[in-house]
Amino acid sequence: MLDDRKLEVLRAIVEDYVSTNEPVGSKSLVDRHQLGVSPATIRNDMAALEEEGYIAQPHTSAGRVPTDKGYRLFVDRLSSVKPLSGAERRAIESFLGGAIDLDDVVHRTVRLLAQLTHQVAVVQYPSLSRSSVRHLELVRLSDTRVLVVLITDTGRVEQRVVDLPSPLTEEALSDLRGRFNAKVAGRHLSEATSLLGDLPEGVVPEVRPNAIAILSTVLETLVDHPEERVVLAGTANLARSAALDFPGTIRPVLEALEEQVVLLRLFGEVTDAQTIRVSIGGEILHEGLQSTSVVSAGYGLQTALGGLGVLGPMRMDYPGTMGAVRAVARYVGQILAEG
Amino acid sequence: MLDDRKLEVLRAIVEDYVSTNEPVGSKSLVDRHQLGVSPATIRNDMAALEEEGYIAQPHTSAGRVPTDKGYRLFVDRLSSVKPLSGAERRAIESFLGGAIDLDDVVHRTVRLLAQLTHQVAVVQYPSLSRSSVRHLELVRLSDTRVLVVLITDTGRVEQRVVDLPSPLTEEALSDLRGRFNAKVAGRHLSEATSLLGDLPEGVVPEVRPNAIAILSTVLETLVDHPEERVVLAGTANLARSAALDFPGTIRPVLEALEEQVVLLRLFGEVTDAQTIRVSIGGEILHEGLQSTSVVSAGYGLQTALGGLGVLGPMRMDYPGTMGAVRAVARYVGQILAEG
DNA sequence: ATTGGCACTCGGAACGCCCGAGTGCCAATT
DNA sequence: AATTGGCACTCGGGCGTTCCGAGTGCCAAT
Repeated sequence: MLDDRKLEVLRAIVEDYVSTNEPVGSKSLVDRHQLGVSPATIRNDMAALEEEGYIAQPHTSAGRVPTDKGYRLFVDRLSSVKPLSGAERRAIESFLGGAIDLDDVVHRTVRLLAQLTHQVAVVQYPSLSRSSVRHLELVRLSDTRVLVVLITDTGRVEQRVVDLPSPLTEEALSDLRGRFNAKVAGRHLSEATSLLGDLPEGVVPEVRPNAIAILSTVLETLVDHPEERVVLAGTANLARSAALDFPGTIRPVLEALEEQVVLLRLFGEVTDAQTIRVSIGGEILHEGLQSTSVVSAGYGLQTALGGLGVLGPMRMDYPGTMGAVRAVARYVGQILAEG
Repeated sequence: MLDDRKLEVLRAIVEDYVSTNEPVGSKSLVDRHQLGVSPATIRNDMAALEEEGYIAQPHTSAGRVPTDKGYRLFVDRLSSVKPLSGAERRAIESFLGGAIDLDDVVHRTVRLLAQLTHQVAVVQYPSLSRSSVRHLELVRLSDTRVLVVLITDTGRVEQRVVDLPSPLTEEALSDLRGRFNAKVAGRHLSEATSLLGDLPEGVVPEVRPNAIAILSTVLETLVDHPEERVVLAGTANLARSAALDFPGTIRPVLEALEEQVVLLRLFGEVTDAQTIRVSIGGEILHEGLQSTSVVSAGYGLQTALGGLGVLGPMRMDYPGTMGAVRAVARYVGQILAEG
C-alpha cells in the first residue's frame, strides 16, 4: 500500500513541517525536494497517506500535517538518530566534567540537555532501589534521637531522624553502626530487606528495641518506599513556540511537569540503559500532554540507574533530539560510574 | 496634594483592577463603591492621580490602570496584610507537619505556597552560612579517598569527595573526625574558618597533609562558597493569566525563574525573619520581570535562615498574598526550630 | 469644591470582500 | 497502470470600513 515514494513523501512532509511549522502542500513539496514527479502525483500520494491516517489537513484547502501515527512511522522507519557534532561532544564532556557532587551532576545534566535540545529537560536522580550502599552512618543527636544517613555508591545521601524507645549510649550506637555496615555496605539496596532481617537478634537484649526502631526506619523509608526524585530545566523553551504548538495555553503542560508522579512514569520507567524511547502525542496517557512528545533514555552502565530525557511539542526534531539525549545519557552513565 | 478621597479612589482603582483585570473608569467606580460623589468629581481626582503618576491610561478614552508607583502606595499605605482563615491555618499546619526531612519540608512548603497564593512560589534552603554544624562525618572510601559529610542543625546535608595526598588509616581518620567535631559541632558555620584554622597543628606530622586536604575542602566548598539552593513550584499559575498580564509571552519570566542567581537575589537577600518585602514591577532590576511583583519574607526564629515567597503578575492580590507568605514563613520557621 | 451636560476620542467588534494556496477530479499522455 | 496538466472549487486569513460605547476633558452652573 505504501510504496517507497509515499514514504519519501511522508518524510518530506514531516521534515518540512518541523522546520516551517506550516501545513505543507504538494507544490512546495516538489519545490523543496527532488522528488522527480509533479505536484499532481504528490497529491495522489498524499490522499493515500491521509487515507491511512499518517497525515491530516487542519481544514479543507490547506496543506497536510503529520498525525501522531505519521510521526511514529517517521521515527521508527524514516529517520536515524543523528550523532552530535564534535564540538557538541566536547562541550558536554567539559561541562559535565566539572561537577563536584551528585547534585551538581544532575543539575548540570538537566541544564545541558535543555540547552542542547531547546526543549524541557528532565533528569531522574539515580533510583535508590537500583543503587548500592556505600555507607550507613548513625549520628547521635540526643539520648533518644538518632540521625540515620544513608550514602549510596552513586552519591545520593538520604537522611531520617529516628526517635528511640529508650536512651542509647554512644558505645551501643557504635556497635549498631558496625553491624549495619557489615551487613549492607556494598550491597544492593534491594537486597537490604532480607539481609537486615535478622540483625536485631545479634545485639544485646537491652539495645534490641532501639535497633528495631532504627532498622524499621531504614527499611520503610529507604528501601520499601524509596523516594524517587526528578529535576527539570528549560521550561522557558515551552513558551518559545507555545502559541504555535499548543492548542490553548501551555498551562496543562506546565501542570503535568509539576507532578512528580507523571514525570516518573514518563522518564523513570526505564530498565536498560542505551535504548532511546520516544512517546508521541496520544501515546502519552496523560490529558495535558496530548500534543507533546517525550524522548527518554536510561543512564547507567548496563542496568539503568535512572532515566532522563526531554519533553517538547510533537513538532520536534526527532533525530537531533534523540542524538542529544543518547549522548548525554552515555556521558552521565560514565561519570557516575567513575565518581 | 493627595487628600483622603483621592487615596480612597486609588485604593478602589487598585482593588477593582486586580479583581476585574480591566481598566477602571469613573462611572463604574462610583457604582461599585460608596464614594458619595459624582463621576465628574472622580474624574478630577483621577486626573490629579494621573498627574502624580499613580495611575495611567492604556490609551486615550480608556479607564485607568495603576502604575508601579500606584501599587507601591497601595501596598505601603492603603492596605494591610490579610490574615488567613482558620481553615487555611489548619491546612498549613497539617500539611507541613507531615514532613519527614528537610527536603520534604522545603518541597511541601513551596507547593503549599503556590497553592495558597495561586502564584509561582519560591523557597530557599536554609542558608549554609547561617546554619550551625550538627555533625561532620568523614567516611573512608579507599586508602586515599574520603567522603566528607556535613550535617547542619536545619537538616541540610552536604557532601564532597576528597582525594588525599597520601594513604590514611581508619584510626587516623577517626582521630581527625573527633578533632573536627570537637571544634565545630554546634558552632555557626560562619565561625568555622577561624575555629578550624589551627587544626592541622594539633595532629601528628604524618597525617598533617591529609588533614589540610580535608580541611581545605571543607572550608572552600562549604564555608567560603556555600551552595545556596532554591526550589520552585506553581509555574503553571503563570500561564493562567498569561495573555492578560504579560506583554508578549511568559517566556522571559520563565527564563528568569530558571536562573538561580536571580531567584537568590529576589528571595535570598533577607536578614530578619517576619518582615514582608514587596518588590513591584520596575523595582525589580531584572529585564524579564518588569511586569511582575515579588512578595518575600525570611523564615527562621530571629535571624532568618533563608527566604521564601512568591512571584506573580503586578496585578496581584497583595494583602492576601502577603498574608499567606507571612503565615507560611512563620510555620516553616517553627518547624525547622523543632526538627 | 462639586456637579451635570456635552462634544470628542478611539479601541475593538462586526461585516464584507478578495486573494491565493491548496485541493480533488478528470481527461490526456506515456 | 501510473503520471500529468488543466480546471473548478474551497476556505482561512488579511484588509478596509463601519459602528458602537465606554470613557474622557472641559465648562458653565450650583
